[in-house]
Amino acid sequence: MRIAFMGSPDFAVPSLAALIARGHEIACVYAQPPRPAGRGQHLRKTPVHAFAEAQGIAVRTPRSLRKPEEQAAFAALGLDLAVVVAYGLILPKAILDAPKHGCINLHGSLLPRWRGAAPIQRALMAGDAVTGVQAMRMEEGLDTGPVILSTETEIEIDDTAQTLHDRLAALGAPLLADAVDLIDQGRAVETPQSPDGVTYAHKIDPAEARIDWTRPAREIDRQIRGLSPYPGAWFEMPGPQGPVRIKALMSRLAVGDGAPGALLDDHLRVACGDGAVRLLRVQREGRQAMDATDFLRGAEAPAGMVLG
RNA sequence: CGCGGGGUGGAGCAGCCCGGUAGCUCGUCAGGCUCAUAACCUGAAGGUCGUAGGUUCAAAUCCUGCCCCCGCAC
Repeated sequence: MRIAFMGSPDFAVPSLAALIARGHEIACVYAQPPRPAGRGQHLRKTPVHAFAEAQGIAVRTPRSLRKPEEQAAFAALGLDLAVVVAYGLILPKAILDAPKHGCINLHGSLLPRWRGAAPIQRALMAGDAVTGVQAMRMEEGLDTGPVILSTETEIEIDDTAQTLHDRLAALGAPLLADAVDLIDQGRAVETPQSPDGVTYAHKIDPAEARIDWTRPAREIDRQIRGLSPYPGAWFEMPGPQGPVRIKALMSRLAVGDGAPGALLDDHLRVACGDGAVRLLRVQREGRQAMDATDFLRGAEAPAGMVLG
């Protein structure tokens, strides 16, 4: 089929690669425009943009798809289908209706749970036992369309947003390609979402990343893993030159009670409002991320110290 | 030119302001000890202190350029 692929971050790259591997004609790739990002504010292309260029595919990076010119240019591609994976722009009706078979999307949750921007992190932070990835038809509403294909995966106690992200991206790519093939063959079955159990995965606010040690250990453990590695749940540790900001990148539940934030032993077991967590991987500002055992060789973190 | 931190034996750090024999906690190797431990004792190997210059009697330390890593903001 003649397809336009619309996506931006890492999550979308395996999907684009899968469609190419299946022999579909990628007429054009749409990605978010390069923006000043990171240290130095250099202009940076999105991963999908860079990957598509490396494959020799034409890339378009409009700021918006609301303009009639953009919509006309899109329609002029003469598409059979548009495939959207974490693109980051709202698709107006004129875009949704332009391809012969419309637009489909890959979404990183089991809809209607976690519609919206950050389904992977939200599922992890909420303590969901199972999540998944689904190929669905796009409508004007936010992630409201009927589901074509779905696959599930259990959330393990050592999953982080990173591991879950990578797993769902890998599971999603062939799933999405299968959905495209079904549409091509006219055999796609579209199942409307249940009206019950709708939740929204709001974008992660940096303010959510600060650890509040008075919260229950279960919630803190999920917060740490759900925000790892980005933006990273963080706390402050007393240091010789004042408080040092430290990210917690991996943790597990531990036993013990004490004043919230207090270290219960010399190996980063921290008392929470209810129970305790052990920090297994951390990153001091300005330093590389490292396992707790490495961190403890160079840092003062004795039992009794209280984290902020 | 967005703000800031860092690059020191295999790992994680201190030393740098106030130049003067390379330090700490581990790991490794050899040996000893122990019912046992993220245990203990003895000894050993291992570093052009990111890199290129400069200042100096003397540079990990002061000055300049470059490379790499990271936190914040975006």
